[in-house]
Amino acid sequence: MQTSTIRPQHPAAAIVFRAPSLVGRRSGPAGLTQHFAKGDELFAEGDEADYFYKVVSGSVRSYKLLSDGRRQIDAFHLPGDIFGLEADSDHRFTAEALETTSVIAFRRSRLVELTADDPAFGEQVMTSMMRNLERAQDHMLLLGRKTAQEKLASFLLEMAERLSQEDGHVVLPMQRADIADHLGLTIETVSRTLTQLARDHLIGLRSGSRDVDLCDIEGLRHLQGC
Amino acid sequence: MQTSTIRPQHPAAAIVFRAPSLVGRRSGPAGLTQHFAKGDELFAEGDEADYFYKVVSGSVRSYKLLSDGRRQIDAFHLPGDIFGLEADSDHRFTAEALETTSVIAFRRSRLVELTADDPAFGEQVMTSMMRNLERAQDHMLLLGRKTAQEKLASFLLEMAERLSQEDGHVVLPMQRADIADHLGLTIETVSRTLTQLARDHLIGLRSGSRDVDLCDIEGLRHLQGC
DNA sequence: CGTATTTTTGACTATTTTCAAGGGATGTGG
DNA sequence: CCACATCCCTTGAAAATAGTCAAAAATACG
Repeated sequence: MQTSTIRPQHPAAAIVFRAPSLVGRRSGPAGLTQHFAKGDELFAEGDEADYFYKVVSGSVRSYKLLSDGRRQIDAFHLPGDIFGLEADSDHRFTAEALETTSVIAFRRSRLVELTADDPAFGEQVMTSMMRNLERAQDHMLLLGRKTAQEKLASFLLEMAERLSQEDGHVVLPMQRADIADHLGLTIETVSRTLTQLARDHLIGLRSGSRDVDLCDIEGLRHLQGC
Repeated sequence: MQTSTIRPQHPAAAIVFRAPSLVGRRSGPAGLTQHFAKGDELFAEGDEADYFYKVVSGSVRSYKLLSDGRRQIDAFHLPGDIFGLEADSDHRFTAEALETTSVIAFRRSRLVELTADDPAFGEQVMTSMMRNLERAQDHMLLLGRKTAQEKLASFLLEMAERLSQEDGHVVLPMQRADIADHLGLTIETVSRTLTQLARDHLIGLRSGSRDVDLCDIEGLRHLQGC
């Protein structure tokens, strides 16, 4: 199996997708690998949701827009994450590559066969869906109740953990505007708050401003609010 | 089947839970009906997630707290909704009854058998999970990018639709503090904004302040922002 | 009917946004 | 390899939306 199970076994992980009539039929490769350049759109809000995706390398932002252009990035998808599987026929958000990115695209209509062939795949999809919901719940707490400082502290700690680079160091794959639209802030507030965190020696900002040293992880945890 | 299917058939709705060894074993009633009084706790954040629930009548708020007591209500669960099914062993939020409420409690460990007995139940669970994720995504857009006025307009329209009372009229099951903690506002802002919407003849506030007439639904839709 | 809770309203404050401008990095083509 | 252009990030000052504190009004409840 190419992805590690994130958490210990659990009854819900036994969830699989059953093919009413095609159980056990094997049919070629599981999915199609696709490559995207920085800024490329994987799909747009309202597009037919024929495919869902798993990130192999790189990163993806998924967002919704208000009619006047305000944007909310509901998630960044990193290697191993599965996204774009919808309850209805259309995608409910737009997905774009943040950098050079490879994904595996799975045809939604073949989800049933794929899982019949490989039950572990069904578990992976279900676990990822639950993980997406958990992240959404945590993020609602952040958006609704945290201050700018708490938002940035939470965000940096989450990114450091999910990107699991050398301890205490993150290279963010997204720009300030993306961070702002994810945290419900403006780019100015993001910039000011990061500068302040650096002044307080909680983080160190390196050249290019995408490199962040988490100098004082305990301090950041304390700032998170929870 | 006691709940109607919310949307038309779709491949993902074929998702079921497979019992590795117990397929087809029948074992008594599907779940246990429980009754709660206003304010009662169904479970708390951190409790063992032994059960998940389906609302029969009444309504439930589910929320998370920050260490200093700030609260974010991530969802209100209304009749037909399924909630409390977790990826991990613990509940990640607290659930309390908003009013006199009946639910069916399902033992999580029996999810697999239940679904084997009744595939439609598995579909229902999966559909409800996806619906919960969709609502969470819409709510992140609201929390991160909408103004107080837009938040209230969205909230009233959503409640009117989900409670599907007489057209253009809602009796809200929650108090101002709950609305505030759901929309990322304070009770004062909720109150002021509702008063303003009433002044603008978009809504009418009746006695008790839980009764709301949606006088100008088109106007409210326009105010939503999306 | 009286008490407790909830909601509304007012005045003031503050965090964040908006508007504006400057600085820095990156990339392309000459 | 440099110059120019573009994009991104930072900083400052003013404005605004929403929050805080306080108190009164309305409602619910025993």
